[in-house]
Amino acid sequence: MSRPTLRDVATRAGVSTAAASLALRDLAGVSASTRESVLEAAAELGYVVNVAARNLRRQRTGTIGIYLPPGVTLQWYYADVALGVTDAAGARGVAALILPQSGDPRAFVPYTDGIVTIDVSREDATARALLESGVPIVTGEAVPEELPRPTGVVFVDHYARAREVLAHLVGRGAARIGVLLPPDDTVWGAEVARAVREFGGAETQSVSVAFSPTSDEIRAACARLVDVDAIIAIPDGTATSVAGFLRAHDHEIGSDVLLASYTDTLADRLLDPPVTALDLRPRELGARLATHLLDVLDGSAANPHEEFDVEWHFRASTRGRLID
Amino acid sequence: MSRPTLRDVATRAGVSTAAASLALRDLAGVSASTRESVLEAAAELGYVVNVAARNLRRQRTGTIGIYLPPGVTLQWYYADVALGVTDAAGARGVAALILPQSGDPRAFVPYTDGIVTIDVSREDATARALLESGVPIVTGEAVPEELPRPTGVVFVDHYARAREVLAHLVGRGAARIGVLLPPDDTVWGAEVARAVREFGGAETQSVSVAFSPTSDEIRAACARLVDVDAIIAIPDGTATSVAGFLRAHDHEIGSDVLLASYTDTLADRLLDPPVTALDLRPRELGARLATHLLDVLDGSAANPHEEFDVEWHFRASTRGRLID
DNA sequence: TTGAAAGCGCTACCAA
DNA sequence: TTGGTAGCGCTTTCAA
Repeated sequence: MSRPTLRDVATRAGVSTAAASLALRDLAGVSASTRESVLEAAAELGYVVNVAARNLRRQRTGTIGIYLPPGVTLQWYYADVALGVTDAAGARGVAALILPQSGDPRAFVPYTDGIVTIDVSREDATARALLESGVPIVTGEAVPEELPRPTGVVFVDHYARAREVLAHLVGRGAARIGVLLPPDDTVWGAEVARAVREFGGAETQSVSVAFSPTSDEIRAACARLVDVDAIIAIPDGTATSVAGFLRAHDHEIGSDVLLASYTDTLADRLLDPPVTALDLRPRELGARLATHLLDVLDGSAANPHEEFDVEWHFRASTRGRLID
Repeated sequence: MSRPTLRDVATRAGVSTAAASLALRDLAGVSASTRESVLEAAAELGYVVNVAARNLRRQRTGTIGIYLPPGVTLQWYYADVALGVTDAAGARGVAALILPQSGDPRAFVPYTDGIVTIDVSREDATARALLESGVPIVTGEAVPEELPRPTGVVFVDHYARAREVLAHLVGRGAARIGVLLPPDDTVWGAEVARAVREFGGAETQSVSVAFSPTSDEIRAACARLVDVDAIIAIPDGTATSVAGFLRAHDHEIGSDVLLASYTDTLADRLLDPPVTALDLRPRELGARLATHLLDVLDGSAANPHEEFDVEWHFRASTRGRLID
């Protein structure tokens, strides 16, 4: 025997399918007694709604898609964003699926009512295609100028955050600050780079590294910094290798050389000494992305651009020699 | 105007919807000319199949669910497993969604045709409920005895792998080996613990830590190890903090004290020196889980238990003093 | 090889 | 507040 249908429930409760439908969704239009008997019948039969039928009728999929930046391996930050999306959507009865990165992700767009994505790169042809396809799409961080505008944006003020940590380092005695910058093909990467460029409070030295640099690449980048007394490691996880480099060269982290991480990643939390880092709250960001998209889909469209607050956690790695 | 339907395509091509349906799915039963005109009409109209309608008709959802172990934060390993599932399922035209961890994950089971999960703990009531619910479910690693049997299992021989690294360390001169063990509420955790317990080639000292230990907890655990010359860090990411502890105590990693990580995690790869680690190939494991489940759903059921091979990558952190 | 048509299970409309 | 019913778009069976 197969799964019981709404008709089965209605029959058992002695009401119409229409009434049963309303009762099960806790909507108005049925008497309390009808509702009770429907619920009872449903429980007895073990009724679960047929999602496909409901979706067909409602002309939607009940699912949103998550498009993550392509890359061999998933950074912790994005994984957490994805979980945030999943939970927030789930709380509103909507499922979230991650678009496959192999093959054409667009094949799964029809499975969804809309897409959330994050850190769109101007080099990413798939992201461009998605933006051009016209599906509702909400992005974390702004989208580079040359790409079509998304439906909504949830953004962090990276210019301000980068200035903040630069000022902090100066306050702790730094005079020559090295920065390991990611590629500037994303808006946030470009904003951080601009903040460093325009900062006048100290000498800054920028070195570009990959978005997901290897340990060797990071060490090589560190070696190119000349006589710095502070380093800001921007890409996710980079601080770990920078710390290794500094120790290998007998620098005391937090006094000889200050170290700040732009991503408060799991790896950083396991470092010693604890590293000053920007808590990007990926999970909450994911939740905001999902909520924003669902609001758009519901028509209860809010502001298309909303800012997302993040803050620095100052820890021992930037204590400095001035204060003890 | 809304999205074109199959009927629109058929009308335009001058054929029946039945023929159009076959042609679009590249099935037999239509002439070459019919197929061609259908494909042309579909392209012109920009036809995309209505997933909900197809699913309703086919009596399935075209989606599988991923249930990840509950926890505050996502370990890199699980994130990669999830991506592997997503890609492998996607290649077969099936979407994969992560069951929300907040709220009742079972609410989304009706959205799926089956579930994959991993590292089932005997303490996890939700996993138990899922296993009891009767949905097809394939697990990574075996399920503890006291829980219902899953439909399929893809497992690693952790007993053998743990012995392997113990023997390796002995071969590199270790005589007193400390092991940071995870809780044994999972089968794999228990298997590793058993391998350590039964190993006779050296003195072993086990210390239990949490599944996702904090840096402080790991350091405390290290401090309890007495005069060891090698440490195996089992939980994901733990090696980072162990390395920090060792350096803080002026131990040279790879000579004074050997260090092996049981999870070849991103964080470990950024460590210095490179850490000997077990490459668990999470992505491939995820792919195998998805494939296994889809085979079950197709009825082309393979072996319910299949082994998954992983191997150690021996690196500088276990070079030892013997060889130089 | 072709076309007609039933019907998957649900929601929403309409009339009572 | 109730019940009857149309129909979402597709796949599949059945006859031609």
